[in-house]
Amino acid sequence: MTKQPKQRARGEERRRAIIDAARTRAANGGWSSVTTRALSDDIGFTQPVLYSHFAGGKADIVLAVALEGFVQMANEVDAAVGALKGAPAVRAAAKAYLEFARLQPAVYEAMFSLPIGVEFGTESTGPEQRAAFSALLAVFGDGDDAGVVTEVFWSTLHGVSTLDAAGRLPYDAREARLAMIAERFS
Amino acid sequence: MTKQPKQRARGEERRRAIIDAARTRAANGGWSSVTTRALSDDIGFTQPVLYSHFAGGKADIVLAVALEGFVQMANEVDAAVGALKGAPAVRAAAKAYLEFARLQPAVYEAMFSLPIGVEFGTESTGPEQRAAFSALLAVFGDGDDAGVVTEVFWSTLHGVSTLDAAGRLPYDAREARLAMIAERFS
DNA sequence: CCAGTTAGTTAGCGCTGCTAGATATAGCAC
DNA sequence: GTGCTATATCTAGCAGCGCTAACTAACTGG
Repeated sequence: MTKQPKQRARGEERRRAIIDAARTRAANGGWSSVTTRALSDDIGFTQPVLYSHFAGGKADIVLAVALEGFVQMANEVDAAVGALKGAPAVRAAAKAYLEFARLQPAVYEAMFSLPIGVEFGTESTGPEQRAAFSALLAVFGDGDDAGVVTEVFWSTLHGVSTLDAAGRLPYDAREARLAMIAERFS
Repeated sequence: MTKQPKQRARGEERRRAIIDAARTRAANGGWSSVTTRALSDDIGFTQPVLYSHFAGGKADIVLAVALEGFVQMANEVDAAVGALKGAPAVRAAAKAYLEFARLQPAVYEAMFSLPIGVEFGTESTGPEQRAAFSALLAVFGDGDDAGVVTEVFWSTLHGVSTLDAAGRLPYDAREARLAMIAERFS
């Protein structure tokens, strides 16, 4: 009754292909170009195959891209901070965060803007988001208000990222903004 | 050839009705429930009528809601700040901004999340957004880096608003966050 | 009263996400 | 090998979306 290893492997391989196709498509043509028909064309099968790998349909696929994004972002922030403390740590975390958002706008959009049904800090929060939050939390140590600082810090980074991606922060003052963020949150 | 006053008045009245219907619908059922069919039902006409008032179609209607939102937000921030200076002004502006976003999430979403094709700070920026930006800029006076401070301040408020609206800022620490924002940006 | 403009409608196109039902294929018991 | 069963995949189609061409009714200026 249980699936054979070969079938399982093929299944995971296909899952991989679908997620990659979605991310690539979104990166090139925006999420509006990620349709179930286009996606199934990309992987060389027909639409219903998507639903056998992602029961929740398209939303499920977007969610998968988002969750992988959280993991990657957590890793990159962690790597950037390393053993740094204080102001340098804040600056490194901010830089890593903003660069991730800037270099992978489609993935970032999936993580925060698209209607994937995940919440933060609640009980239902998955390990992926928790990891990302923890990566930032670590920067502010274990003070009483570390949680609140992290939230506002996160919010600032998120705000800069979205406004920047929308072309709403005009002149090229990225360095100045980064410096200011590091200063205000240290 | 020019339209009669009576026709013009009816036209503007209808425009009003469409915008109001869109905002009300979005507030109650989310922007996904704002379809051209539902909208035309609301105003008691058929779909094509929408296009005679908004040539750009649905996107144009959403844009109209967004622009009115910018004006309203600018007014509320202005009113809240009044003649205040320094830290109290920062706090008042932040409070007004966050409350606007919290009380009118659908309008706020139209202003920032939905794909309306408006940019900031560029030449093409409309007077509505300029007004909103100016309302915040006024808080930080005319220092050299007032522009950058305003951008980061704006980003923080925007980040808090979106993360809060998405249920991503868990425990009820709104007051603590507000206090922290006022402190860091004064 | 008629001609011309305009407001409004009906009907339909191409697209979307999604799915029921038919079909082909693969794996296993004998 | 043969026949059965379970699974994988496809065909075809539904309902809803934004939008528009083409027709009709009504109103208005001369």
